[in-house]
Amino acid sequence: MTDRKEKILESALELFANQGYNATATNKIAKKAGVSEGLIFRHFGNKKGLLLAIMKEAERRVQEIVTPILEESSAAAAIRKTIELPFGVPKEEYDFWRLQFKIKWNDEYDNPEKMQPLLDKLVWAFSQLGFEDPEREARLLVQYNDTISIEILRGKLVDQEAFKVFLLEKYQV
Amino acid sequence: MTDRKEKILESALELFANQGYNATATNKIAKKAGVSEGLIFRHFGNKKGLLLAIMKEAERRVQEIVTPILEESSAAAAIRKTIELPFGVPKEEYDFWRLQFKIKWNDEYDNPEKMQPLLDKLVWAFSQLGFEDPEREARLLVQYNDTISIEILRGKLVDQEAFKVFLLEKYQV
DNA sequence: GTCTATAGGCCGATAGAC
DNA sequence: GTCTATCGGCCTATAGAC
Repeated sequence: MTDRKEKILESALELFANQGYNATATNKIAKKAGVSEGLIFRHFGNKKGLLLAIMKEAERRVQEIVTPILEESSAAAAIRKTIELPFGVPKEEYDFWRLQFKIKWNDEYDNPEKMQPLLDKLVWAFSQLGFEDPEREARLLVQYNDTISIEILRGKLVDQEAFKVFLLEKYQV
Repeated sequence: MTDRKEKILESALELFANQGYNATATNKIAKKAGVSEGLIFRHFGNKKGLLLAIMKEAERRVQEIVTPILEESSAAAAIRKTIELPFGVPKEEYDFWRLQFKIKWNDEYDNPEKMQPLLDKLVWAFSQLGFEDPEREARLLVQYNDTISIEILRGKLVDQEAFKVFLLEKYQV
């Protein structure tokens, strides 16, 4: 991966996240990256290819984040770590993750099976803890996580620490 | 409101909802509506004006839906009705509401203060029912409604009725 | 690998007739 | 109110030199 290619990815990410994919012209990306517009097409074939390269990276990061939960042997700890997930995102990555949600909401690229392992793990955890409807509890928690993530990524959740405690107590983990 | 003008609105709504605002060309709207492209600009000034006309209608419908909750004198009933909100959307209106969420995501147009009255009402309701942190409960529920709405509007929530019951029992309302 | 120059198409918007 | 015709601009993508 050359410096220029990486710079293009960075610039595209920031612009896509803040203005949307369609609304971002390739010449703006080139300008921000300090490269020629043609180079984008050399490296990524077309504009969509640029987006796909970013999505590939996202898939990697999701797996990286979820793995420790999947390997958790304690049910309560698995739930706790899941709840803590949205609160642990570094500020530098906000653009990156906000873009993921934007794309997820605008469909096409949404593949829910990516989340299936986590879902399965949570069903197991809630089942272990004696919840009445572990399958729906698991889905609810994942949905809660989406809800909270969006608020955080948009900078709308000012009392993050307190909210995290609130949720952990709600689930008593 | 002439027939043609209304037809334009309908067609634009359907295309915007399914393909996004930017991705929908005015000539496609015209073709679908069976009118000339120029007529769109006669009636709505520009493409944005067309979107705004649709948004105006949305604001009306939101108020229409929320009012009964605000007027509810029972705390439990207010929460119950709020939870039931996403489950009560008629199938014919899915396109319409999906567009609203798409726009809300894509920027600018999101004005949270529109939801403040509902939020206040829920804080009151959770407080009445003795919840420990009514303010955060209210925020979580309002935000969560967005998340569950999106799932429903995309046809991803297959067991709607069961999930609604699950939520109502969870909140004991 | 990178740049410059430019093609080619689509899109929003306008003008003017009916 | 509605249509046809058309323009100017922007945007993606390619060609070719270095």
